[in-house]
Amino acid sequence: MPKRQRRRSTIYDIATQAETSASTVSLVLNGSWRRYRINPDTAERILEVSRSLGYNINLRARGLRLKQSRLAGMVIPHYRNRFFAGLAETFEHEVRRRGLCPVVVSTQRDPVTERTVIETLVAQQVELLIITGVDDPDELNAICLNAGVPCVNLDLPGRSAPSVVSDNRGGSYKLTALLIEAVRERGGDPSTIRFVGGRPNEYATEERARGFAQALEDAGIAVQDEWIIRCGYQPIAARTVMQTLAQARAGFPSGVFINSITSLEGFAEFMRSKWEICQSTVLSCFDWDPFAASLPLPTIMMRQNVEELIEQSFAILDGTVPHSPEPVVVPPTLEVIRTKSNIAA
Amino acid sequence: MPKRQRRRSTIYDIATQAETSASTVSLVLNGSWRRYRINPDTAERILEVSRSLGYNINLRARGLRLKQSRLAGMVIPHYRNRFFAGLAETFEHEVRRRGLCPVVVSTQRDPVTERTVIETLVAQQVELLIITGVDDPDELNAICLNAGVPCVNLDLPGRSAPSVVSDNRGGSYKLTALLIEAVRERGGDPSTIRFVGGRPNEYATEERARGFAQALEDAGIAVQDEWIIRCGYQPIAARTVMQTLAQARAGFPSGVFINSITSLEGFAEFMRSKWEICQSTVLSCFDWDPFAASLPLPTIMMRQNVEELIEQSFAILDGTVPHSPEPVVVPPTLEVIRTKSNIAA
DNA sequence: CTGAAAGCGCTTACAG
DNA sequence: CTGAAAGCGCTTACAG
Repeated sequence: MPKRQRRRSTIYDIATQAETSASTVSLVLNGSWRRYRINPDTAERILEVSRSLGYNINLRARGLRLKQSRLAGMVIPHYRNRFFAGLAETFEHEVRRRGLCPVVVSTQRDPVTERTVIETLVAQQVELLIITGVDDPDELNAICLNAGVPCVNLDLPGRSAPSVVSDNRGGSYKLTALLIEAVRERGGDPSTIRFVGGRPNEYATEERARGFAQALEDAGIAVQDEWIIRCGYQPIAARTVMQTLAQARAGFPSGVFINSITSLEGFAEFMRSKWEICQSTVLSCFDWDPFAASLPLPTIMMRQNVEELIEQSFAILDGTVPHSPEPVVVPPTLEVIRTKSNIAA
Repeated sequence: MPKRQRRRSTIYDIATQAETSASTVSLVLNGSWRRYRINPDTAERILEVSRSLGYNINLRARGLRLKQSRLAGMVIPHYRNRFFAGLAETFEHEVRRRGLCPVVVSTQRDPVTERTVIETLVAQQVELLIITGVDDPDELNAICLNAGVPCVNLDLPGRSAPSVVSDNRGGSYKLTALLIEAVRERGGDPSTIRFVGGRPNEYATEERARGFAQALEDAGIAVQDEWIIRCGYQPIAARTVMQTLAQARAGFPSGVFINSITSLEGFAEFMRSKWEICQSTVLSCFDWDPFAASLPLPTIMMRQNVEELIEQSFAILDGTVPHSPEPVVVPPTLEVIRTKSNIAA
């Protein structure tokens, strides 16, 4: 690749060639020339030269002058599941619809990266920012606030910034209730059901754990702390958990509540190696993936409403929705997979 | 959300408060103050004020002055599969390692979006651009070239720009050869094998089709055009194809070469509804997904070497590799899933 | 050791 | 109808 070569043409180049001034070129190029009653011949000449030069505006210069960047930022942990991929794509779509340029950056759940990414985006003058899947949003929100960049936390509670969340607790309750029902239908013991995945003290994980516990309590089962296994987001961690459960004297769970698609990945790996142990287990997963439907076990998935989450975030950013310390709650959608068994009504 | 509020602080604000000049502030803030023998007391004072103001540099202004943006762009169709998600994440990692800010934008395979996205990125002055999964790269490359933005096409052949590609043909050949072998082992008829997915005239699709045909020919089977079904990338299209094949008098294929993970999604849907038809079929998929390993059919996947593809792209962008009209070819990796059958040595 | 000045590529109020 | 001028927030060669 040739290192950067010929100077890019500017409005001055156009002005010279079209024998007019940079001011006029600017007016013509950004379309306000009608308002300024520029001579159509002049305009035509300018457009002609601009085309022949392959002129491409320097948006950074424009932005500096206008104090606007036309950039909209979003921070996500990664793109490797349908939830975050969907968020990124929906965000991009919405941002483009508004004539802005989307800048989505992933952080791999690393707090240091999270901070530098936010600082960079703010330094790049993004006009708004949606933050999701970070460790601690408060400090990050403070950076935005201080720079006057409107931001919202997605699926994260907000102390200093507004937030939009999925109904993690309610969704989890439903998911667990259906799981209990399915386990009972198959003659299993609901008190062997376990919750696997997520991080301790992480908002979404804790909310889901609460919904899980509540559903069991309401079914007359006294939940013990050890039933909720927050082993993180690595597939291998979930796999190890399943291995341990298989060896426990309580016996393998009749139902497993999987807290994320990565944990389901770990479960699937375990299942492939120990099919005989898993074959009468029922799964609930608080996440959605088309291939999870192909697991040979009955699976109930909760699909987060990505479109609505983004829409609500923009409603807040637009100021359409009054600012409130309470998060806007978006209900997720149930997807029941009737593999080898009809587990829900 | 409060609309953008208090003016962001600038080096002038710092200069005023620290009773010095903007020049000195700039020198101190960007670390070149030692070289300029700035009084450490002055420097300390400036740093102090800067911190108290929560100063955040305006990178766009800096970039305008320095004629550099510190932005690196990548264009991909979407994030919904592991290949593109992996490319995006690896790209981001590499870009950050170089102290640049990654800007990955998805186009949903829409040619109009592709063009406007590239134009926007160029107008935002990205310092380099990696393009993948677009309809026609030539025109897009021309935009970059004209603006002096180094670009490379990833998994796309380049007329006017260099490119890095997976060994689609070779990978496909191997994938097909293994498929034939597995079909024969199970007593199936390899001449019923079909190729499903991808787009006519699309580079990767055509290369893979060639590898597919060659492997069959080499196995002594005369390939007919209709065996290669380029039905696009929608899951539903692949599903419909499977439905049609199930009704054809030739009988359901003993092996299916699936050209993309989205087509595999369509196949899985069909399989769930017509398990009895599919149960003795073997799958080859030119794509990789962890859950595809959980399908109840023997599956061979070709996993593209995402890290190497990105690394080679940067080698070209860095000028480490001499410019050549021939694409740099990266071999993909075989992943054999031994579900219910041991299909490869 | 430090500051004034020019300039990056634009936009737009203003004067003609 | 059109151009000169100022200014967005930085950097840095230059002069002191």
